[in-house]
Amino acid sequence: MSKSEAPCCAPLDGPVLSQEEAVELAGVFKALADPVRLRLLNLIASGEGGEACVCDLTTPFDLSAPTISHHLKVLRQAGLIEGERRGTWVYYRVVPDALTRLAGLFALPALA
Amino acid sequence: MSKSEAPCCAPLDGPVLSQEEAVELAGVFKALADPVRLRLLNLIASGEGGEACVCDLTTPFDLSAPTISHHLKVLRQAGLIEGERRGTWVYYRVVPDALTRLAGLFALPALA
DNA sequence: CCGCTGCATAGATGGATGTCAAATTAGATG
DNA sequence: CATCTAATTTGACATCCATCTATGCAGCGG
Repeated sequence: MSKSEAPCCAPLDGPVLSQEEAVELAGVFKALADPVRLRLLNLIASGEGGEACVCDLTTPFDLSAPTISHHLKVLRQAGLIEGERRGTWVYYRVVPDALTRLAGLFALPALA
Repeated sequence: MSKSEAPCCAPLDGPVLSQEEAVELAGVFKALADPVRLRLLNLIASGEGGEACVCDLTTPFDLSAPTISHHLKVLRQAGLIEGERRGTWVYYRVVPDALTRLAGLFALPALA
């Protein structure tokens, strides 16, 4: 999926969101709309050096390995994380820009 | 309203997210994981006085009124908006705390 | 070369979700 | 009271999604 250059930081109460932008954004939130994926993201973000080995991401959940792999794929395709193979193991880390963009979305300037 | 006093601002790379917290948060993101609901939220947030009449929220979409009503209900149940009836029409506005909480989630202190 | 382990992919299935048409509630007005 | 409009609720249906088992692929060690 194209990484379609996100408009960086359009706030939610700013200019009206276009249909396309809404679809693209909804895709990101769909990736976040699952307890397992949220915890995965949390584990990765809070991991040593901002990364985590897949081998450590399977045990905390009462789920099969393929299921975890599936969730990681969803997060990856949403542009929230990226993975890298180092020898036997695969490591994932968060994509800072993706999270920063979301933070900007919820900034409410008009709320004095 | 269950209300469940959100832990305000736990950042994503902070302490490990509990199962319960993850489920609750995922519920909020599920509400955001739809283009129509994102545009609705955007329209409401950018409306005059930070609110919008339902009568103005139906026309921008090529959807039936019940469908819009359904989406508004989802956003309301997620604690993202709240509605009020004034005479003939119903007006919705965003819940600032809900958005602020999300903004805090994506703040990445460790990413200097 | 062979087997073992870590991770991903493929296919199948039960449950959740977006949508609509029809019926219902609430306010306003004649 | 009768009726019109605004908005929600209900019920049905098609689609999507999380999960599993089984299979495939890549490194590592004997």
